[in-house]
Amino acid sequence: MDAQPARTDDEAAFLATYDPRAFPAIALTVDVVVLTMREGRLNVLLVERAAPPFQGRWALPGGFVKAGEEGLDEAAARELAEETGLSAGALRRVHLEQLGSYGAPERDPRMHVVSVAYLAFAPDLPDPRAGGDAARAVWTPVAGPHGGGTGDRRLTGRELAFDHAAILADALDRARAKLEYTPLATAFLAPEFTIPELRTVYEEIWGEKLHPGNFHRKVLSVPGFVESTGETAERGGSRGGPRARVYRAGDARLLHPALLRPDREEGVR
Amino acid sequence: MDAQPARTDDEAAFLATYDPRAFPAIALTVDVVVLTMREGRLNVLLVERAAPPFQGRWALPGGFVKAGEEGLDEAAARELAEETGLSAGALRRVHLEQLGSYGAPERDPRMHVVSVAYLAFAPDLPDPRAGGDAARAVWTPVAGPHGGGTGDRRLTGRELAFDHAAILADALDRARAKLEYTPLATAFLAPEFTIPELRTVYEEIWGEKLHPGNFHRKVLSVPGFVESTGETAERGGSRGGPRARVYRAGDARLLHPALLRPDREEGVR
DNA sequence: CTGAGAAATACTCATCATGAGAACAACATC
DNA sequence: GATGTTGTTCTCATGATGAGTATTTCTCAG
Repeated sequence: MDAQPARTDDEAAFLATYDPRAFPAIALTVDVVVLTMREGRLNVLLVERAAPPFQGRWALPGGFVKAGEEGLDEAAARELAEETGLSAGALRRVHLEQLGSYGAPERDPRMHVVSVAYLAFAPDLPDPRAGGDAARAVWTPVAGPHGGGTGDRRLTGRELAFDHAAILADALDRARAKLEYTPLATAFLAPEFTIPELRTVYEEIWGEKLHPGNFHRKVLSVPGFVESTGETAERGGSRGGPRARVYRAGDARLLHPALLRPDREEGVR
Repeated sequence: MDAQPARTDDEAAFLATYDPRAFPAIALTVDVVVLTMREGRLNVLLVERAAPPFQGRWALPGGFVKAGEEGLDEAAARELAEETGLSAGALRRVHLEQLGSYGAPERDPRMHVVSVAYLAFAPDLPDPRAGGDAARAVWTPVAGPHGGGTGDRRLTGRELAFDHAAILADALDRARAKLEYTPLATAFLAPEFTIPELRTVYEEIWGEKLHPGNFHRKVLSVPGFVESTGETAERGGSRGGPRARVYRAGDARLLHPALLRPDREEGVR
């Protein structure tokens, strides 16, 4: 929604003499927290930095926004495509949203760099490819909210560059909240899935077991969450049990009523 | 991630020879959507631009981030203090949170300017003062979600500069959602308030009347939302009725269970 | 091939939260 | 004082939730 004004003569003259270099120098980057499920575990995409600062340290994939050429969403989508090697078609199945911006002056030792962080939910993706300034790129399992100890390696077991540990922690908080009132858990699955598969997504991201019967009832009772394909899974559960029915994502954008996390007396503090 | 090709393996030497001017030029601003309640109506702070572009047009208060000197939160707090004339003490009673970043390349005709938008909830504030690049600064009533027609003047009756109409719309969406699961409605009131006063905040921001009895029961039943002062209001309601009891904000950060908006079948679309 | 265990789905039941409405007393205004 | 409005408390019907059980169908070990 950019309202573009009718340019007055004054304004045209102003623009002609305008010197962008007169503005303070702040660099702008986009970093992406790409989450996917691999073998039933939540994974995040990390790259090993090939250049200083933090050379050799792991970091979130990202890069500079191309000035004057692209918006923030486009820059994030470009970074995502570059690191994952996904085609434009495959990207359409990925959920991408802005997480927030991080701009402490000292977060980058070189200069003042502000990073706009994005969060992506993707179905099981192929192995990533290192590109440009990344020596390697890997999927790394992420500990649940109750896992690990404390400190910088708490979530991934690796010490991350810049303030990327804080960004990742914020991303996981956002992801856990999003599962409550949106149907985005389906973004981690193939187009057709079973309710037990959907439940494992919730259990993995929330870090706790859910009641299978109540979860089943809830998913089917929320309008637009899933719709039946009429099919049945090829096999039963890995350790027995009947074949589950197959569903695909419905047309709901919000879950109503929401699917709230159990317990959680975190209201007060 | 924030990488520049390595010129040397020695990080210290690298930093010493680093040239910030080699980076693409993107300017970074902070804009603040300051919401307050005045005479029972939701108001937003707007400034009239004293300089091009959009000279004479109304806009959200904001300005450039001081490179290397301040983080984003500090810049937003500084802009808020400058435009409202609030002291550091009064600022402590204001809720300030990051809303999101807006970076379409053409949103500013001068050059690529990315704006980090913030959202502030404040109790009834004094008249603003114009400062710096603002010719005037005024509190402007905002139409509720069902009010007004369509188009750029829908929310405030004024056509806003840049993409500020979109930012304001996002801010109001965020505010409406925040009232559901946080106790932040109290940020619009004095330290001591009555439950009917709190209800008017919800009604004004959500744009619909609430059931007084049910609202009262709900507010008192959510742990940590409000705590009683034992006092009673000086006067009854403006058109009659008994004197209400006085409460202050409790220690909850989140409402559990949430105080959900009525109806709202907006899940599907 | 068979038995044991596990899992998908469908119930039941007690509890809690919600929406709607009524009751009643205290207050402002005329 | 009369009238109408409002704060607060109740009641009642309905819907959502958590916990547990039942039934059936499957995998896997032996």
